[in-house]
Order: sequence, then structure tokens, then C-alpha cells
Amino acid sequence: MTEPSLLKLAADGERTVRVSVLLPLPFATPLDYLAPENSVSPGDLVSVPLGRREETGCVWDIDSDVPADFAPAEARIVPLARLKPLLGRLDMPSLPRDLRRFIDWLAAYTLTPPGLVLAMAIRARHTQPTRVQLGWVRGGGDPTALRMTEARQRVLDAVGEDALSTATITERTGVSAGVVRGLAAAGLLREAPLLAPPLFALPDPIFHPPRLSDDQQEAAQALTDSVRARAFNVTLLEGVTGSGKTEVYFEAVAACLAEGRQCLVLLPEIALSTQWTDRFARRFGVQPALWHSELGGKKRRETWHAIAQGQAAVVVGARSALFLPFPDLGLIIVDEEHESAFKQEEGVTYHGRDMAIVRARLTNVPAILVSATPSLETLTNVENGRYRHVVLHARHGNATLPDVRLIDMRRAPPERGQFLSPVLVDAIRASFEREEQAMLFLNRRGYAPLTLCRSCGHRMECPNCSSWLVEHRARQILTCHHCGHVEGLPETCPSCAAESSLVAVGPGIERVHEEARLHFPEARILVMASDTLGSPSATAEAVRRISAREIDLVIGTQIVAKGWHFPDLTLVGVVDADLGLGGGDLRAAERTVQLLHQVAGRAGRAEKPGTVLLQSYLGDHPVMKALVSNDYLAFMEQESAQRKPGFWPPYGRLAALIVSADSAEAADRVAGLLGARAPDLPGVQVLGPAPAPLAILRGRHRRRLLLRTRRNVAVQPIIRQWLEGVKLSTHERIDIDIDPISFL
DNA sequence: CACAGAGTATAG
DNA sequence: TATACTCTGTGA
Repeated sequence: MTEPSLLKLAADGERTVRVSVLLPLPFATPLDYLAPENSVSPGDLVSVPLGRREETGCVWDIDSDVPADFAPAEARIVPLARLKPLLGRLDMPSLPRDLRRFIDWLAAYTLTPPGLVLAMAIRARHTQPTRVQLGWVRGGGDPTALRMTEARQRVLDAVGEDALSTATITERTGVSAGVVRGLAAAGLLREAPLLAPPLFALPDPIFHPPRLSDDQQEAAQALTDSVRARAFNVTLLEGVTGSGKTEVYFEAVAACLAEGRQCLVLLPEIALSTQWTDRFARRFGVQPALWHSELGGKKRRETWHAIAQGQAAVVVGARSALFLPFPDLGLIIVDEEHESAFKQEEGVTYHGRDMAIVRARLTNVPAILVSATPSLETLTNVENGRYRHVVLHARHGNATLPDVRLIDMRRAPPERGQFLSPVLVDAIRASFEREEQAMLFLNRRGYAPLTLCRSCGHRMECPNCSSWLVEHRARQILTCHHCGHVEGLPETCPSCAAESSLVAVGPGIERVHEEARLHFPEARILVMASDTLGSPSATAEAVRRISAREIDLVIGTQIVAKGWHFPDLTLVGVVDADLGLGGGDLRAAERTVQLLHQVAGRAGRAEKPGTVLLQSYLGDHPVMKALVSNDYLAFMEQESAQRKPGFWPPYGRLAALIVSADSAEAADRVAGLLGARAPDLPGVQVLGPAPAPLAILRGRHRRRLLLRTRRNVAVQPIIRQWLEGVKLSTHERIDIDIDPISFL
């Protein structure tokens, strides 16, 4: 393993200064060290002593007072005489100023120690310098010191300004490595760093420009104008599936490349990235740099350095890509901006879409949000005039929108113990007869979500979480989707010992698969779920088989909703359109419409018209009406009217405090304490404490409090004051989730 | 009185 | 986060 090379700081006798260094640890403030004046600059990565160990941190400030707006009570100033000296500067790219300001901003907003945010930018993995390979250039030695043979002359002729490796020299000149060594020993060749071949070739903005419709051209023009203006602004690019949103924002990427600046594209999940990068390569001639949390080892380090050196021009990644050290970022794009996958729920909780806007503002570059079904937050910002709005109306080419119809499950129920209505079964059969493909969507993995004892009513529950165990029949197990607990399927009821009394209740996709095989024994069926498609390559293979018509019927969870493009897929059946509407979640209806709208977009993307059938018991629900009439905006207006009076987001702000402890008593004690000292301020309301919907998760007991305020109230100081003086034992925790998305 | 083991304080 | 320190109970 390469040791990080430490650069010696300036010589003795210099004046020393106080240097604040932020460490990737949960400290409230940076720590101060001594360093020779002018030896380091803000952003430099440095090695410092901490207790009796060594840590890598980032220079945050030099010789200045602790800023007044960020000086918690515990920030005490250590006298110069008691400071330890910096150990040295790492031979690494520095973190740019805009990234440092972003880290501070995000830490203050999410109430996270800034060090933990820094940790996301400099995980030990990528702060290792890449090993520099050495080669040879002409040395200054005396040419007459050595007998000039023909072989030696050939080598000297071959070596120029740029360093060449020994292997390259011997290959080009046909001499042995010994000749090179001899010339080096005589000083006629000198060691010099090899120019590494660029890891990421520069995408070519005019490699394969698309043919755009007038509508698309106009939209692209608006985006490219923004990019050339080199200033912060936000544009919502809205357009139905198949309207060519990607082609249009690729023009903004092209404009950014033409400006010679870097571009960041955020996608909600890596599962989407293969199709995306292929499209990118067709448009720009090369693959973009990819960044996500699964990227490991050498590749991760190299990518980080290529970005820091401005060598990677386009980066596509998950939300963690927001913390990359772009030296010259010119544009940020957030595709599928409505996706809740942008919200990080563990550790530092932040919303990737919202933080993308913040980063764009701090860097003073434009941001583009892209969606067919924009979030109410974004639509509201458009309405307020904070965001510009660019709309693509038509589906490209001749493709028409799918015909969405409802199957009223009360009137056309499935047979007992089954889940597909005869109407849906007939429709699938008809599409097979037309030699077209069909898809069944059910957002539920496994065989059945609940296993119940027929004789005593016992429900199979997770021992660590308050949730039901999901049967996976193929693997003969019951498993918890929250903590991963696995147990065998018992023969007898664990509660009453009755034999073969356990029954599966409700459908998962495995069960729908079983039923589909019964109806269509001849059909080639493919099941797609996040747990059956482990790797991106497995996903890519599944997509290939569908495109190649090796599959007649696709049965899948959420994963099939993604932007795939299958020309012969003309029928989509939604097994349970009502799923997701329960639970009383603030955004349940919005999310259901967005998800089902996206699923519907899978039908009939090419020349063939598509049909979408929704199985529902709630035909009158606004969600179903919106889907059938294909009027997303009308639904969102109604949604907005529901949230306005109670000041629910986006018309007010929310913050969740999640208390967790290893016992119910401890959780109740802390939650009760918080409830008792809840802020009493105008425009501020505290809901709870209440047991979290998943009251026990991974063996920890959880309680929730929800802070709801008017839009113009800053929640951070309120929460900071609220938690001040609340003493917690090591087994008790309070997690803060500003702008929560999930309420579990 | 030595010594785990748990819990807590602290690093500049 | 890693480490040192503090407290407490145990057992020789």
C-alpha cells in the first residue's frame, strides 16, 4: 500500500501561525494546530497529531478568529503555546473553497458535526495518493563519457520531452533493458514521472448530436443559455416519458463541455446507470466517470484524483458525488428529481436533490432538475418564480401516451386465493396473441408479506423489528426486510403448535409468478427484483433479454419502473395499485402517482400503443382518477390544496427527532423528557412523542417527535436549543432528520 | 490490591 | 473515532 507522502513544511526560523484543521470525526469545530507561516493554505489535506495517534484532516482556516456564527459554547480557544504542530501536508489535491463552504452549510443545516460531513468527502480510501510511475527522459550527462554505440544512439533518439517507460523504450528501439540502465548510469537518461494516460477521455460535444424537434430545440436552447451565463439558477425540465428529456439535457452537458468546465449528473440509483452511460457514450463518444458508494479500491481513488485534477469532465453518480472536489464545476443536473432515493436516511441525513441546489448556489453554477412527475416541492418553487420551467409536451416520434384503465376489483375479482383479475389475465393473453410483451408490476418482494396461523391467529414477526416476516418460498425462508433477520419456515405454529396451519397471506412477486405460470404455462417469464438482480451486470443482462424478445412476461418490483426502453412491451398490469396509499404518510399519494405513472411509461414507447391496467379496490381515490385521466398537474393541485391549510411541506417545514434506546423504558424516558421541554413558540408545533411506526428496529426501541413550523421559521436554532442540556447515556440516541421523507 | 469490564470524557 | 481515565465489583 502506498504511504501518503508527507511534504515537509517550510524551514525553521519562520513565524508560526494558528491553523484550524477539520478532522473527519464528530467534533463540533475544527481543532487548532501550529504551522510555519505560508506553509499551508485552506483546503490542503494535512496530517495532524490527535492524542497519541495521527489523523488526516483538512485545513479550514488560517490565523483567524473562530467565526462568530459558528462558535458553539464548547468552542474554546486553546492558547498558542499549548498547540501541537502540524505533521505535514499530504501530496494531494486540495479541497476547493466551494466544497468547503458546502460542507459547512450542509453540517449547519442538517445539525451534523461538520467533521462527519467532511468524512464523506475524504474517506481514507480516496485520500491515498496514486502511485507515480517513473520513466526516462534525456539526462544532462556528458555524451562523450560513454562509447556511443548504435543501440545507445537509438535510445537517445527515441527519448524526448515526455518520459517513456523502460518497456516502451525497448519495444520501440529493439534494444535490451541493459542498454537503458547503462545510459542512466552514465547520466544520459534521467528518471522522470511518466505521464499517466488520462483515465477519462474528454467527451466530444459534437460526436453525435441528436436531431431535435422544434419543441426540444427550444428547451435545449433555454438550458444551454443558462450554462453559458455561468451563474446560479435552477430550471425544472419536465416532460412525459419518451419526450426526449435526456437528449435535451445532454445539450446542456455539451454546452458545459464546450465551456471547458466539469459537469455533474446525479441519478437516484446506480441500477439506472448502465443504460444511462451507454446513451451518454452514443452521444459523446466516450464513457463518463462513474461515482457511487460501491465503487471501491483503486478505481475509486483514481476517479477521485481525476476529478480533483479536472481530468474527468462529466461525472455521473449517486448523491455522494456532491462531495467530490471539482475544481471547475459548470453545471449540476438531477435526473428523476422526484425520487425519494435521493434522500439519505442513515448517518448524515440529507436530500441529494436539495443539496445539489445548495452546491450549485455556492459554486454559482446552474442546476437542472429533470422529471416526468416533479415533486410538489419543485412545482411550488416553479410557481413562486424561484425556478424556471421548461416543458416538453409531446412524446417523440409517433408514440402516443398509454391508455390507462382501471380494473375494479370489487366487480371483477380474482378467483379465491389468486391475485390477478380475469380481465387482466385476458388482456395479457391477448397481447401474447399479438406477439407483444407484457409486464406485471407489484412493489413487494418475496412470496407473501404475512404468514398467519389459521388455528390461533399467530403472526410470524421479526424478533428485532416490529414488522412481519416475509416468506421467500424459493429459498424456503422467512426474512425481515428491515434488518435482514432470516429463519426457516416452521412446520408447526410456534405459538399453538398446530400442524400445517401456517398460511401465506397476500401476494409478493414470487406468488404472482406462480399464478402467472398457472395461467400461461407456455410463456417465458422473467422475475425482476432488487434481490434477484444482485449486480448491475445481472440487471443489464435481464434488460438485454427483454429487449431481444427472449421474454414474454416480465414480473417485477420497483426496479422495473426505471427508465428502461422496451419497444415491444405494450401491456403493463399493476397488481395492487392501492399499495402504498395506506400508512398515513404525508407523501403516500404523491409517491404512488409518481411510481405508477413511471410504471405506466413502460407501456408502448415505440410505434405500438400501450395499455396500462390498474387493479384497484379504490376506484374513486384521487390517485386513481389522476392516473386514468393522465392529469398529473390536476392531481398535484389537489395535493397542494390538502397540504396548504396545515402548513405541511412544502408550505411549512418539518424536522423529525428519532429517539432510540436499547430498552422501551429508556426510549420512553428520553422521548418524554423531550416532549416536556418542547419549544413553545409562535408558528411552531410539536407532534408526539409517539412510538415510531417501526417501534422496534434492529432491536432498538424507537420514539418519534415531529416539529412542524411555518415556512419562514429556521428550525435549526430551535432544535439546538431544545436539545441543549439533554444528557444521554451511551445506549440512547437522538437522530435528527431535517425535512424527513420517510416516517417509519 | 490487582484487575477486568463498563461507562465516560476528551483530543488542539 | 480511538484512547485514556474513572468507577465499581470481584476475588485472591
